Amino acid sequence: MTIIDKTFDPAEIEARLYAHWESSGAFRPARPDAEPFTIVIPPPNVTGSLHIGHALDNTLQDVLIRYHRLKGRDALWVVGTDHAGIATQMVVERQLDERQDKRTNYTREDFVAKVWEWKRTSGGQITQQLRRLGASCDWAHERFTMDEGFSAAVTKVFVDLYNKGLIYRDKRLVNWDPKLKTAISDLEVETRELAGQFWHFRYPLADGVRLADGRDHIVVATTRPETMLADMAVAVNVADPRYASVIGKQVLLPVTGRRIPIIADDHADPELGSGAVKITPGHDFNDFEVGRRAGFAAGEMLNMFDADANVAPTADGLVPENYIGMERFAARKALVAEMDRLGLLDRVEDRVVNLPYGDRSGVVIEPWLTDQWYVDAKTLAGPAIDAVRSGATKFVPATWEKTYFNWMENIQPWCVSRQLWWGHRIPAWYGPRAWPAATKPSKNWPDWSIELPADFALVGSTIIEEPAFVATTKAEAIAAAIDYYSKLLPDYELVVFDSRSEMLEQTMSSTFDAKRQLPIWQDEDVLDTWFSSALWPFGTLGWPEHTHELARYYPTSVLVTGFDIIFFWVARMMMQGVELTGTPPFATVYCHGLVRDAKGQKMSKSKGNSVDPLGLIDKYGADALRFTLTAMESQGRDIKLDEKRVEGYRNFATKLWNAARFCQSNGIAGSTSAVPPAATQPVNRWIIGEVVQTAARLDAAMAAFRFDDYAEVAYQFVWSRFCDWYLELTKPLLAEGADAAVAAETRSVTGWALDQILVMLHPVMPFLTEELWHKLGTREHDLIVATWPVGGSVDAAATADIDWLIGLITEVRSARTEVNVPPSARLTFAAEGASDEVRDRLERHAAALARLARIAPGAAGGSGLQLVHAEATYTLPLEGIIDLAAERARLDKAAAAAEKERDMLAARLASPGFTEKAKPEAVDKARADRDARAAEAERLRAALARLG
RNA sequence: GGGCGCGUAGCUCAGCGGUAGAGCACUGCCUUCACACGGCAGGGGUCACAGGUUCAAACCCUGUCGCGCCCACCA
Repeated sequence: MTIIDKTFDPAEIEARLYAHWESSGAFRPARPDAEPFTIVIPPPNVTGSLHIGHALDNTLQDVLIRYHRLKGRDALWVVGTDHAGIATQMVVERQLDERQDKRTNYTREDFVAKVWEWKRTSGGQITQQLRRLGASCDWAHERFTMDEGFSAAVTKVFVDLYNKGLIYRDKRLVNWDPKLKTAISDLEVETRELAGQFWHFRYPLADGVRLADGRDHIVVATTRPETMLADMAVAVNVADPRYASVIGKQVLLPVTGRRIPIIADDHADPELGSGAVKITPGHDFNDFEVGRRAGFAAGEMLNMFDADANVAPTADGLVPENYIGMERFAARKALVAEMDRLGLLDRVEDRVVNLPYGDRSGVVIEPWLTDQWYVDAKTLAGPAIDAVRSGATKFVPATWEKTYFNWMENIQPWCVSRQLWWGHRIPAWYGPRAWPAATKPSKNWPDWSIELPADFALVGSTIIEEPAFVATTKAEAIAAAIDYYSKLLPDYELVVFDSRSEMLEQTMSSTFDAKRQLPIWQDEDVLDTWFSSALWPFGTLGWPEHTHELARYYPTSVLVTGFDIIFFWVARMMMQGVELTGTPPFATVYCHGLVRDAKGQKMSKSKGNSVDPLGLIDKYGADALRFTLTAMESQGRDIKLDEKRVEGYRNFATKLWNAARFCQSNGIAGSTSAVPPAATQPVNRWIIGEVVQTAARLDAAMAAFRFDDYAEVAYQFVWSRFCDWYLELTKPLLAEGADAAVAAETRSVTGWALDQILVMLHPVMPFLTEELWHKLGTREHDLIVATWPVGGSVDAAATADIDWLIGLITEVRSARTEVNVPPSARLTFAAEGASDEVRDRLERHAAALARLARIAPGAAGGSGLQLVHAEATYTLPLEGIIDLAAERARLDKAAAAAEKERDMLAARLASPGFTEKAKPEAVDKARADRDARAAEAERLRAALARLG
């Protein structure tokens, strides 16, 4: 117990207390017998730094964790960071770029080592910043999505899902990011609306065929002229009379000269454009489907781009030399120009087009035909939908359930492979394809392949697909490969390479004898970061091992996250959690909104309107920032953050600090018991009841995840009840010469109430409250690990007593101000029509009335201020001081207000339906209110009459 | 094209069936012995608009207008 400084210095307190909490193990007190309460943090990117959205997300989590810890629960907040595949690789590549160096100058192994080195020296700064916010995470068991155990879990999941048929390899169109040179998932593509053009081309009909109207060409329109180099058909609707006669005929594709069929497909809408549409199965998602229906296998579809989206030769070899290597938008211009020159550009139309952009790279995404790994999300979604539908997992606010259902019910296969180096490498190894000697492979047969003996019977004439060996370890994969190939080719010896390129390189040199050795090589791709994040709630607790932690803390209690990653992350955790553990990972998913700037704009670095939470902490203290975010978090709404609010809650912190300082200077110390002290004084009995009610409101707010209510209730209690009334009302009881027993009781009740405030406020303002906790007493333990001790009960008589007193004081103050009585003037009063109870109260609260209303009992008579309160009329003689006109106006205004209310209530009571149909309580209340207003009006009119 | 949400005091937002609330801002007064990052007292709202349900509507229903977000293959 030490003296509370005159000024409150958050910075010093925060650093000291956080270090103390962390080193003392307070973030995870041992409570083996308590009920667990678990939250897993949405793991921030290891490259990340704390932005205001993190501050909100983690403040809310910390409020929940600290609240439940105070409630005695075994609270665990699991923490860690995400390896963030693309983001992290980009950071390190950018560093290389600054030195005119690049990733491909290194081997994969060396580059990955560089990333680990970056992580060791520069990564995870956000974990320090979370500490500054006050986050009470279990740092002692911090995890990383690429740490050994977690990586093992990721690999196991991949293998298990593969073995169940829930992961498969497929050749189809993916969203290809030509800048990052990797596939990305649907979710990582954002559609932007831009002004663009719509080019109408004439495709000449082949073989002298004509349309019904005699034209010798079909007009097709496109927003992507360059893809015509890979066109494979023109589609028309079977019901379209203009084109019925040419279905099955061919057009001569301009520029490349390829002959392509005119096919019938419902995709072609007679109402749109010319009704005919060019089909480029290798470069358009719709066309891919049309192509499939038309009988093109994925392997046959023409591809005219390389990985950089520059024009590449197509398999038919028909792309003119001058286009090869041309950048895609340059190729567009060149093709339009060439079509124009050929007289085949029908017209150009301006129109708004929707373009897909990579959310990280910011470049236009290219649909591109590649082999990728897919998760069968559709199958996984079913049970994950059921988990929410059954109520096993609840979304708060519930409106997000609709969003969740809508997405899950229309979920598409999830592409999980990424062409990156940093991440969890896909545990698949491939071996060469093989074909029987009788079958000649096509000239484009791209891969390593082996000719089987002519008499090889097992495979008949079928070409064997490139086999994949999916296994948790390389040794297992090798074993599987040996097993597979030894049946086909008993004389061969297996050689393992880390990558296909390494294998091919070796093949070029003479060291590798392809005749007698069989290579297998590991898949070079890594998994989508979200694939591993999806395992976070159980992977961090030791899964797949059956650990004590997993049994005790899983499923977790609450997930707190932004609605913007419901699809990316929440849905995928639900799917993986249910599939792999049989249990949905959360009881509740709390979704908060986005933090916007004071004008409601989304914050972003590029706009320069982002608020730095660390700057706010420096300026106002972490507690003030936390309180602001908590108070502004109302369900289903984004937060417009205004620094003025932070300032306001800093003032609140100062207010509490000063209140505690005042208490200390009056000999008030922390209580030694959780139970409220015995109290005889109404004001003390009253504040005990107020604490009890406040605690109940806070519990209700927390149970309903109403963070704003929690903050609001605590704020109002501390400032408007405790400081403004209780401390003021008890000052006379503590003054020199006051009754010693009463003073002692008041000190002990005040100390108890202040303790309750510290406890109630601690989840939101941990630093300030912990500091005061120790300043006010010698404690057995820190506040952070205290247990919420609300005892006591509400005393109705004391409540009525103090409510009456507060009402009277307010009434007097108001009247005094209105008639311009100087604040310093001490007045006497005489009560008329007061009950015995009121006379008793006036006597008992004389000191408070003298201090707060500046009135004392005196003789009646003379003109003066008159006021009506609780059925009594008070006369305060003001001979010579009173402004009679002002007093008259005041009384008249008050009387008129009372009469208006009285009449309104009377009218309602007189209306036919009300007394019969309304709830009896409502009727009774209306009657009582009407009578009270009527009596008040009468007294005020009487007072007015007396004034003359 | 679907879906969701929002329009309440100058600003930011609670309230979601019984006579409009908070914080900030604003006005007046106060060097009252915790706090001017304070105290006391105030002013300020036909709850977007129009219908409907109800004894009673900011609150429920329908529509209109305005704003925002998400999803979707019109070439």
